Order: sequence, then C-alpha cells, then structure tokens
Amino acid sequence: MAYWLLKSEPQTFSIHDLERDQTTLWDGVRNYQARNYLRSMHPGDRAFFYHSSTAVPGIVGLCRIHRAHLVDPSQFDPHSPYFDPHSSLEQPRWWTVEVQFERAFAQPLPLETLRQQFTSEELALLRRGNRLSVMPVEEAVAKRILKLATP
DNA sequence: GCCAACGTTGGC
DNA sequence: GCCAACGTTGGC
Repeated sequence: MAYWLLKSEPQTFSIHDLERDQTTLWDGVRNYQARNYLRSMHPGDRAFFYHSSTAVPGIVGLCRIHRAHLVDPSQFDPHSPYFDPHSSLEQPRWWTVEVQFERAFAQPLPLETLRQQFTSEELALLRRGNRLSVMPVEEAVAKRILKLATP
C-alpha cells in the first residue's frame, strides 16, 4: 500500500465536502506528472488531503483510493473547464481515481508545522516551487505524519 | 494583491 | 529543438 498527497482548495472542495459525499472522483488534473502519479495508484492506497490557497494551508485528513485507473470523463465534456479537445475516447489523455473519505484530523497539520517536522527531501510538498497537486509520500514519512495528527 | 516558480504554447 | 511569452499555482 502506497501513500499519496492530494491538494485541494477548500473553497472548491474541502475535506468536509468529502466527508459529506463519502466518495468523489478526483477529476480535472491536467498536469502530466500528476496524471502519471494518479495512474500508478491502487485501491487501498492512502492519500493525505491537503488544503491549499487558504488562510492556514496544511494536511487536514486522510482518505483512501477507492477505485483506480479511471478515465477522467471531464476531458470529453465541452462544457467542462477541464475539457481537452485533443483527447479522444480511443486514446484518453487524462486518468483519475475515486477517493473515499477516511477521517478528518482532529488536529490538522499546518504547512508551517510540516516544515518544522520534515525536510524537503522527505516531503516533496516542501520542495521549492512545488506546484504538483498529486504526489507520493514515503511510507516512513506517512507514518510520522499520522503520528503527529493523532496525539 | 503580489510575485516567484513552474508548465505549456507556439513562432522561428 | 530553442526559447520568449504567457498562464497558473499557491504561499505570503
């Protein structure tokens, strides 16, 4: 089982929205590196839920990969902001996963705390200029994050 | 709102 | 294939 980190702007979709909906399709990712990470996910993998572009950015919860290797339907929808006119049904360009709520942390971990607790080598999130919305988290680091979030 | 960092686009 | 211009991300 692998660990991942998924970024979302809470004003768009928050951990509380996921708790309400229980599952969601993680569609709309339009970055090839992030797409490749999405494609290498497996059911049962865990993903940290990260709130970005908010007053206190940070990891706010945990979810699990419910279904994997799904074609992102929004690429075919001309009314979607994620529509990709260069993609085709025969050879879809964008893939995604369905994510299932696991828990919201009683104690969210602000980016500032993560910077104090981890190096940028340990956590890709902390690397300079990182804008990836999907990234892997090393298992040992994931365990430490879980420990910090569960006092 | 600012701005650094990065990815993508498109002319050549 | 280079690279300038542009758009986006996301912390602050």
